Amino acid sequence: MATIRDVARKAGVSVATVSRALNDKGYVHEDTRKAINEAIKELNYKPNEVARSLYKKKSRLIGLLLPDIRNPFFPELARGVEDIMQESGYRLIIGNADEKPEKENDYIQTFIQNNVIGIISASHTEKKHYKHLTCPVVFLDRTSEPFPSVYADGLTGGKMAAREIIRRGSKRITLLRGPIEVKTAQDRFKGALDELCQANVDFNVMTMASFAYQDASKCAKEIFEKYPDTDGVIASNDIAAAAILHEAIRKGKSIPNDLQIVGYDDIPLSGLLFPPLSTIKQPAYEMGREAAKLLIKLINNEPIQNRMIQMPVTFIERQTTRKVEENG
Amino acid sequence: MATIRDVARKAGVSVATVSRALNDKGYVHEDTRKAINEAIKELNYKPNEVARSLYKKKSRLIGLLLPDIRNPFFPELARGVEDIMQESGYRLIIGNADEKPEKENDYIQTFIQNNVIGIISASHTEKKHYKHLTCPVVFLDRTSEPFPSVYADGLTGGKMAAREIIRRGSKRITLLRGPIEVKTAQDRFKGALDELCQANVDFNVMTMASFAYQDASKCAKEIFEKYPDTDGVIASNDIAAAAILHEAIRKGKSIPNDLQIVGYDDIPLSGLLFPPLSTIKQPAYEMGREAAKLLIKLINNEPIQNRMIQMPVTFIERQTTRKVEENG
DNA sequence: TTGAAAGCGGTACCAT
DNA sequence: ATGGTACCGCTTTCAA
Repeated sequence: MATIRDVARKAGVSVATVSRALNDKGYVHEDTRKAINEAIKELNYKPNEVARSLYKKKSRLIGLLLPDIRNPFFPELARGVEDIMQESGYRLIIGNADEKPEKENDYIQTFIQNNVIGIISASHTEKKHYKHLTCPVVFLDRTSEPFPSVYADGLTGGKMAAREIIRRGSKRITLLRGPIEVKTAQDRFKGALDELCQANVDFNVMTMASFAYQDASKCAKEIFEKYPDTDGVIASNDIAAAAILHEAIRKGKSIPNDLQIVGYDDIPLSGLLFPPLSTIKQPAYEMGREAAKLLIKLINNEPIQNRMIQMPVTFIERQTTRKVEENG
Repeated sequence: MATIRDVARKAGVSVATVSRALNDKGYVHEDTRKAINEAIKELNYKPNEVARSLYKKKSRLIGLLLPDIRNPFFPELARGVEDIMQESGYRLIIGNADEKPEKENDYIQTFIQNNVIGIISASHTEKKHYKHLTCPVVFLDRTSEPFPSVYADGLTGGKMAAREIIRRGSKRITLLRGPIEVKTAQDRFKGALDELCQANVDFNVMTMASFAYQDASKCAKEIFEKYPDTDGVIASNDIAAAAILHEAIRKGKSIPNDLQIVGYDDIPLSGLLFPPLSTIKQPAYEMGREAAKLLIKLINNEPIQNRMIQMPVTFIERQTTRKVEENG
C-alpha cells in the first residue's frame, strides 16, 4: 500500500502539502494539486483511515447495534441507516446484541475502541452502557431519556391494534405479549391492554419466550389449546402473527371469519402471507433514515430542532381482519 | 479514555512493560504484572484498537460483504459468521453491496482502509475486486477460483427441485429464473433446466428482475396470466415461492393438487407459510459458521485440508408438493 | 526483567 | 504557498 510519503516523494512536495490537498485545507497551488493528484492516481493511493483515525480520534465508522438481525424488522432499519450513511461517506459496523446485555456491552466497547464517530442503537437493555460515552448516540426504535431517539409510538400502535380488532367484531381476544426484556414489545402490549380494558370484550394474555420462529410456532399451538374459543389475536409482532395464522389455518379456521389476527411491524413478508396479514406498520426503513440523519446532525454539531422523533404507526388493513360495515 | 501511558505511570513502570504484560509477550515480573493489572482496573483502561492496528497493520475486524441484507437468507449467513467470530474475539463490519459492483468495491476499500484482517464475501460480482487483496478472503455462498469458498451446490439443488416436482406428478412446469446478475440463482436454474430437459414434461421459463418482494409479487401475477395451465412452479428462491403461493391461493388454486411449488433456501419463514413451503434447504447458518472457521484458519496460517467446502442441500418436504405414492 | 526510543501513516501547528 | 515536525496510542527492537 502506498503511503502519503510515497505520494509526496513522487509529486516532489512534502507530506504536509499532500495532506492539505487531500483534505482541501489551507493553500495548495493549482499546479501542485495537479501533480499530487497525478501521483495519487499513479500509485493508486488511498489514505489509511486507521492512521487518520488515530490522530483525529474519530473514524468514519458508525456503530449500529441491532438486537436481532434475523428478525426482518431490523434489517429494514439497518438499510435505512445504511443508505443515508453511505451518502455521507460513513460506514457501518453492525453488531448483533442478541438481546443480551453482555453482548451489547461488548459491541459498544468494540465501537469505542475503533473510534466510531457515532452510535445508533436499537438494542438498549441497559442505559448505563451509554451513560459515559463521548460520541453521539441515537436510539432507534425506542427512547431512553436524555438520549435523542427515533421511534414509533408503541402505545398508540398497541391501542390501534386493539381498537381495530374490536371495531371489527372480535369478542374473545387473545393478547400476545412479547418477551418481557423487549421494551418496545411491552409498550405495544400496554397500549393494547388499555384499550381492551376499556372495551366490552373478554380477553386473555399470553407471554412469548422470544420472537424466534420456533418459539412463535410453539406459542401458536398453545393458544388454540388454552383458548380454543378465541376469535381475535393481537400478536406481538408479525412473526408471531404469521405463526398464529399458520396454525389457525392448519386447524381449519376461517380467517377472518372465525378468527381475526392483527400483527405488528409490517415486515416485507406480511403481504405475502395468506391471507395477507393486517398489521400495524412501523415505518422501519424511514426510521432508519431519520436516525441516521439525526446522528449526522449531532456529529456536525448542527442545531437540532427535535431530538425525539416520533414516527407514525398506521393500521395496514389486509385480509386477516373483517371489513367494517359502517362508514367512518 | 485512559491510555497505556496512564497505566504505566500509575503502575510505576514504562509503557513497554505494560505493553508486554498486555500481550503476554516477553518477561514481566509477577509483582509488576499485578501492579499493572491493578492500574488497568482502576483506570478502566481499554487498549486503543486503532493505535494497535496502525502499528500492526492488522485489526481485529472482519469485513463481511452481503448482497442484500433484506433477503432473510443473508442475515442467517451473517449470524453464522458472527457467532464464530465472536468466539475468537473478532468483530464484523457488515457491508451491503446491493448487487451493485460499485457499492461492492466501495465496501472493499473501506475494509482495506480499516485494516480488516480478513474478508468474507457473499457478494462477488467482479472477481477483479478481490484479485489484489493482501488479506485472506473467503467466498461464501458461491465460489470463484482460486479463492477458498464455502457454498452449497446450486446445480444439484436445482436438479433436486426439478426432480422432486416431476416425481410428484407436475407435467407443465414453470421454471423461475432469478436475476441474471445473481450467479447462484443461475446455478440452480441450470440444474433445474437440465433435469427438465431430460424429463418427459413441458415447461417454460420466466426471469425475475430481482428478488425484492415487489418484483416477486409482480412476477407471480404474470405467471398465471401467461401460463394459466402451469401445474408446477420451481421458484428461484423462497421469497419468489411465497409470492407465487400467495397469488395461487388468491386465485383459488388448490395447493398442491392443482399446483405444486418448490422454493429454494429454506428461510425461517418458509415453514410458517400456508401451506408450509416445500423447498431446497441451504444450510445458511452452518455455511456462515464454516466460512468463519475457514477464514480464521487462513488468518492463523493453519494448514487447510479443504479450501472448497461444499455444503449439502436437502429437499425439505412440506405441503406445497404432493406425497409420492410409491416407496423409495 | 525493564526502559528508551523508533516507528506505524496520517494531521496540524508554526515557520518560512 | 509550502515544509519541518510533533503528536495520536500502541508495539517492538535493542540496550541496560
